[in-house]
Amino acid sequence: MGEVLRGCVLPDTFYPVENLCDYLDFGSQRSYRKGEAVLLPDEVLGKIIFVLSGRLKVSTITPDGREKFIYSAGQYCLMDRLFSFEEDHILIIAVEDSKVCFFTKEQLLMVFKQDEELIIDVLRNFASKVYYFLNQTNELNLYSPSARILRLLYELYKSKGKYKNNTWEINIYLPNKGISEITGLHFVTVSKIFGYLKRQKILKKTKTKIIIYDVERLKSLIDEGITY
DNA sequence: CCATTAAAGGTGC
DNA sequence: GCACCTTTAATGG
Repeated sequence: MGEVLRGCVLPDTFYPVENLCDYLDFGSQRSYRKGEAVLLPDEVLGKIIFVLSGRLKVSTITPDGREKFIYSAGQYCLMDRLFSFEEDHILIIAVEDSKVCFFTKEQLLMVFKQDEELIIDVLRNFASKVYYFLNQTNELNLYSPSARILRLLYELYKSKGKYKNNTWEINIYLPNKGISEITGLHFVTVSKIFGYLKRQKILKKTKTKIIIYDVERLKSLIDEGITY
């Protein structure tokens, strides 16, 4: 009797392990100010990072020294830094004032002795993350840039869309910059695509929500492609 | 079709 | 007054 789960649409937190909050005494807590680095590139930590509040951003440093976004970690997200890989070039910074709790391998084992169910939660956190990036590689390989952004919007509609006076509303704070980072499109291109979708009266994006007027057009555009 | 660059317009602290 | 995001236009692969 397996359980069928819905995958994450956005690279954010993936699966919050809230129950780990009961065992914070086993780990060590620390606060970070906005902009402060939690993990520097190639730093060996040997601990699990558990986000208690705020938000961390995980990115890689490219060979030309630029930051490439990977995922965002909100409350109760678990980030594995128990193991270190050679030249990972991974940077974790607090994008808000944040509080985190670290667990070493020994501390984690003590927690698991108290609560075996948590092992499954941790596994599920890993599974969610792996599944997301599995899909992400397919997305990058199978679809054109503009199709990826349309598909993202369609997935958001399916998972978060609410029907409201003849339109579908997605309540979400998702700047163009973020969409650009997730889909791999240039931020200027993202802006142009939203301009097109608005002119075509397919959808409109505001600061806190995306309002879809024509779901069918959005869906069909994925295959047709966009002519600006 | 999309990235890049530059420049100007917005917003919020 | 500055940092950060968005838009628009131009150019080129």
